[in-house]
Amino acid sequence: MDINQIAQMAGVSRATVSRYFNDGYVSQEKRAAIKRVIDKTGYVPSRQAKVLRTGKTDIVGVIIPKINSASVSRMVSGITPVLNDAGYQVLLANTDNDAAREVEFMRLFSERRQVDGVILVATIFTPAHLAALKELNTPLVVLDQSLSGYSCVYQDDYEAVRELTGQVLATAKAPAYIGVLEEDVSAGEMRHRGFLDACRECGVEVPEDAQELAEFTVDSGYSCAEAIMQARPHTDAIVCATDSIAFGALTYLHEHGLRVPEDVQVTGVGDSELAQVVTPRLTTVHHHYKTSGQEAAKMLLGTMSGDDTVARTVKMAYEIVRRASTR
Amino acid sequence: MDINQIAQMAGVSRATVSRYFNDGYVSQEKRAAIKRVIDKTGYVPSRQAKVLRTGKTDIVGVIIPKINSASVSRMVSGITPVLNDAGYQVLLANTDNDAAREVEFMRLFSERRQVDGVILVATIFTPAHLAALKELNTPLVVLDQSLSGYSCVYQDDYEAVRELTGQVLATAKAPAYIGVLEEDVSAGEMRHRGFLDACRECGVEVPEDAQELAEFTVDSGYSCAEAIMQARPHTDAIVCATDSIAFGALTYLHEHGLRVPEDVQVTGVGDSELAQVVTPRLTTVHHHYKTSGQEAAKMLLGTMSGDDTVARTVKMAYEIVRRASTR
DNA sequence: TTGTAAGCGTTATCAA
DNA sequence: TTGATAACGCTTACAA
Repeated sequence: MDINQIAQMAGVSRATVSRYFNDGYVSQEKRAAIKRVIDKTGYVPSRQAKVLRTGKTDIVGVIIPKINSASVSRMVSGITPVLNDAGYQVLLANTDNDAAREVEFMRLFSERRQVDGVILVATIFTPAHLAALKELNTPLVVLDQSLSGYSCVYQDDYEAVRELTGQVLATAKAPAYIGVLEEDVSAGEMRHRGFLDACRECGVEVPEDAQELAEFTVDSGYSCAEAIMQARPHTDAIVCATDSIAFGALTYLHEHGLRVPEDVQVTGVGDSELAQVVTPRLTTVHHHYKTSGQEAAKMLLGTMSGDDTVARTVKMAYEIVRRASTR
Repeated sequence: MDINQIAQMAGVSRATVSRYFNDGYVSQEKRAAIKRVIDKTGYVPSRQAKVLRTGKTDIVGVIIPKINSASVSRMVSGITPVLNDAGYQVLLANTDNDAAREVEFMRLFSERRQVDGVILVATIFTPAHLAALKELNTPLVVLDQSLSGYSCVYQDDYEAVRELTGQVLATAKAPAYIGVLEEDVSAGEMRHRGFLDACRECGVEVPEDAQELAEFTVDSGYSCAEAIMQARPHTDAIVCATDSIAFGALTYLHEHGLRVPEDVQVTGVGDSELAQVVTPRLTTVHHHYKTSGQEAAKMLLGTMSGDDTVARTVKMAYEIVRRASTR
């Protein structure tokens, strides 16, 4: 069932049928005739052929570091409806935290105009990333990290952790920090700097080795908390770079008879659903992930339509959610 | 940069270049000449044109009910590598638990051969679903539900909850159950029946109204637990259809001074990451979600290659994970 | 082993 | 307002 058959059945040329679907530059009678045939046959134009001819895919590729992450899923749930409403399909490419695959996907998407635009939910930027980004011939928005020269939407991690730490230090004297790799500028470097600067401002001296390095997992948070409490048993607050890490810390403290928040205060970042479930409920930073996804999608829409050619940078606001794990 | 230019630069016909990429029916010299040109130009064949010509998209559509779900993400992480290794891209379509969108996506995918195959991570089957499935002219595997006449991979929910309940009843006399909608056969009906049959076998009488109906959320678990404990304060075990529900129940019990497992035992299903974090750690059913995803992907691969035309049904094994929330 | 030529199903240009 | 006609970039008989 192709456009030729429809044209023949409706007694018009295939160009007219094409117009029926696109410009709409068709007389009433022909329009009616064509409509009748389409209703009867259930004809739907071939997307592939259209893509080949027009060079537009109506697909946006979203590259995500992992699928099972509260923050990522919130961003995606912000992105999807905005793009769908604008007539785009969303192709999710999951890299499972593999930087090489991330680069691969960028190449794949751009090389042959697989997609009309890309949203990169970023973590780290290797030289390979930068190179791939430079060669990208497709509209792009970077989400969750800031990268100069590109349109970005990201969270104010520095300020958030700085403020949160400041609040904790009102009642704590010996804080420790569990962070993630500094290559991840947002979650690693910025949050850590927020912690350090807050300590400095409060006149709290932070030992050189005060940072433990964790993965983004609960288990990892557990072992880091263990390392901290064994090295410095008088620690009275643990600021964690993510909620997951904080959950691990909470578990360690609980199992070792340390009370939260009386003996040790604990904080996370992310305000995941779990944060309200653990005992005690976790004080954390609420990031507007979903909204940032919407924002990124809108920006991309602007770039794709060509209206909006100049790169911009959006830093999202945050909220501190005080719960029972701090005093 | 198209195949014609490459052909010209290499001094061969475009058919030979095409063969270079496909059959490989090319002499050594020409092959070398073509390779040289390709290396120099970085030429990559247009996927769109190839699709148009061959009718193969090399894309598999995976329809998922929600992105932020532990079980779904595990299934997807099983599916993706299997399909990628076989040369397929995975297009994730998120329906956000909207049955109508689920049907829409099935139509979209099948109508114009957008994809070579579909994996449907199913929850419920409405008449609209059944109709759309019937019209689907694309290889399909149903994941996480059983549906006769179609290839399926699903979890043994009945047996799992039956066995788990049996264990709980060794030390409990007044069990209650928090379930989800029975329209969801796997998570709703099967788990509930497992609970009821186990009670029957142990000679425990279950009041008619012993089931509370919850959403798949923590909050919902909280209110159902509340309803149960108010209606039947002597309840000494709450079997929950999902981990999330169990977390809510745990929170309610904790806040109301009831000890778990001494006063009330609690169980979930799913063995999500959270299950090891909450206090006390949750006894639950471990389903092999990731493996079931792999299995479904392999089945689809078989159907798509045409080898494997007869529908099959795979029921996965499970494990009961006993932790601190039961005795 | 290679080249020629005929499509795949559209849209865009142009003249009518 | 319409219809021929020429692309879009590739694969695949078929013939050489």
